[in-house]
Amino acid sequence: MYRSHTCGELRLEHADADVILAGWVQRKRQFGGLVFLDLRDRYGITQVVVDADSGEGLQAAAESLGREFVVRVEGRVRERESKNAQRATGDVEVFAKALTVLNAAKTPPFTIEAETDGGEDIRMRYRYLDLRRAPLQEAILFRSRLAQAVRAYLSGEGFIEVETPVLIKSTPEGARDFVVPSRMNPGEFYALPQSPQTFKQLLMVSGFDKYFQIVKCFRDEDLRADRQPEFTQIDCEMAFVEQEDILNTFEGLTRHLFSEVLDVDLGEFPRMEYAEAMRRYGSDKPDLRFGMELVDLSAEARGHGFQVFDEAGLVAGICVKGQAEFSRKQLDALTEWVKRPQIGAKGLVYVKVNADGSLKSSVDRFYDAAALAAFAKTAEAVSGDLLLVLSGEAETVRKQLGELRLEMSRQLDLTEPGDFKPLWVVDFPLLEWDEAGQRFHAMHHPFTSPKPEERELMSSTDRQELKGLRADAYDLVINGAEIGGGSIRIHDRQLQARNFDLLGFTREEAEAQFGFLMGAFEYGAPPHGGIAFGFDRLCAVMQGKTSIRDYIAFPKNNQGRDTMIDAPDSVSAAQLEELGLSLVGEVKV
RNA sequence: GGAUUGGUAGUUCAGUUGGUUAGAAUGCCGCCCUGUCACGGCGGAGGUCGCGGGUUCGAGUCCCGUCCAGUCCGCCA
Repeated sequence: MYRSHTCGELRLEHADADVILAGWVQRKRQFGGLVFLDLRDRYGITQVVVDADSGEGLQAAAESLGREFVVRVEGRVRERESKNAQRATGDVEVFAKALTVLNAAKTPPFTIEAETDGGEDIRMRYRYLDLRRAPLQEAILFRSRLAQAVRAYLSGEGFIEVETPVLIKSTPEGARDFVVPSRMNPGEFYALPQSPQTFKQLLMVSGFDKYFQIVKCFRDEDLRADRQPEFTQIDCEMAFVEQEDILNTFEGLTRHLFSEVLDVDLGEFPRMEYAEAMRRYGSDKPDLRFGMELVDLSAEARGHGFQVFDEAGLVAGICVKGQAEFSRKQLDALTEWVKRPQIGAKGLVYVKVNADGSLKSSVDRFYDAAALAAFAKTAEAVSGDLLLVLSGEAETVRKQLGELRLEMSRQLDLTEPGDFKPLWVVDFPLLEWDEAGQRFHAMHHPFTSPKPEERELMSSTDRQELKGLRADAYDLVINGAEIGGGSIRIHDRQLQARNFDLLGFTREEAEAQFGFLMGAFEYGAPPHGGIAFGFDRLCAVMQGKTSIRDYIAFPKNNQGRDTMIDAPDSVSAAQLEELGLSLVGEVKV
């Protein structure tokens, strides 16, 4: 027997019990012949004591142990002379009578502790060691608990978990596909799914009216802290539902997860139309944990001889509460920040409402006190507030202000840990005009249904009218992060064909790529819709983190590389030959 | 595809205007220590300053190129 108890289990009540523990040597403290070992496993840390009474051989053995050795200790639990209140097992220790080294260990390249001394790079290369650290263990455990809670809730609601294929076919729409060459079909490729979208719709046609799956999805696009090439979705679909049914069902799921796993009551989720979110927050995923809404100042700004504002499509600002004391240096830094190419503003205008009520701005040359007071009034700025103003093309200005708003909240630390503000964003546009490509793209995906009352507009040929088409599409946003998104789908073949038509597919292309789906729609497709949650992101947001990497046991880096196993890697000439592939250009095998 | 920050001891970092033998902390090794729990004390080893080229009497430091990593924009139906 390797162990009778875990390293997190023993308490005072176990005193005088004979136990066997197994784990890793976290640390060794030595005082002449007296040796303390901190023995660690995923349940905790227990102190083991070896002294002269343990036996001569045992003392030498204990002294020879290094960090991360795997050992088995037989001994007797006893109350400590000096207790450690920091540790759950801190009232007791195990007095060793036998000690076996199950495996020696090289000194790890970084310390295996909550606050490690290791940098990102080296921890990724030794991910299996990093995963021994308590914060990572807790993250992985949290993910497991959350997954169990999802399964329990959805199963309880009558959802059926169905697996869909990973080897499917490539489509040019949306994200780039990862492709997999087929040996048995030379010259042909599978694609890995960006989502099980078409399969879950086919399951609706098959009559599995409540489906879910916790499933890996793949997108060959550039990465971010919150984006991995392979990631996990809670993928869901329901038949015989309207948007309202979906929102209610999955608001229920989300509230259950927060209360079950975090003991947090989210309350009823507010809803906001896409257009309103863009207007008030400059974002389709507004963070509602703080105010600072966008204010249209165009009327107040125009007609004072300031050409920049006079010629702008929109002059708008945000009111930063209590920050009129912002120094020139800070404002210059902010100006530089908005002028970076990532934001792309031409400049930043400020208006300070000083404590004594006087007004000071960077455009005093053009605006007298009364004009500035009009700015302040519209923005509801009072004494001590700082107004930050941008101008330019309306949509661009809103997005820039949206970014500035988030930056100010970061700088001023306006969010509280443990505060969660969920929001349904609804009524997304159906189509998005691509100026460069001179064509429409699906805002959500090409199976999304227009709102029932706007279905007639689908036959329009007027670009502006088509741009105004709204969809039964919705996103769940929590704290400014997109947690989930979905839509009511088109279940009518004619409407689906028209949608493909609007998206610039020829009939042949649509048939070749999605013929199986449109064919299925001719055999009795029920009205249906669904949603997919980003599971990794949900984990991170629930724990107040921005990076999803801690919640993935073996994540990839920014370049899509796994530095631990060194993937991707080249394959042999023989493998290429077998697949009927040859490499071109400077790529070497 | 682009912007930006970084790469110096096992690890995390400092290194001034270009100037003697490149430092600190931690980890590691050795010795001492019987109640520690970030133990303590004494001693020691440990460096291709990412790589290549250039400027210079002299480069960790300046210039060019390149590789790697982080963050962001584009991209992500």
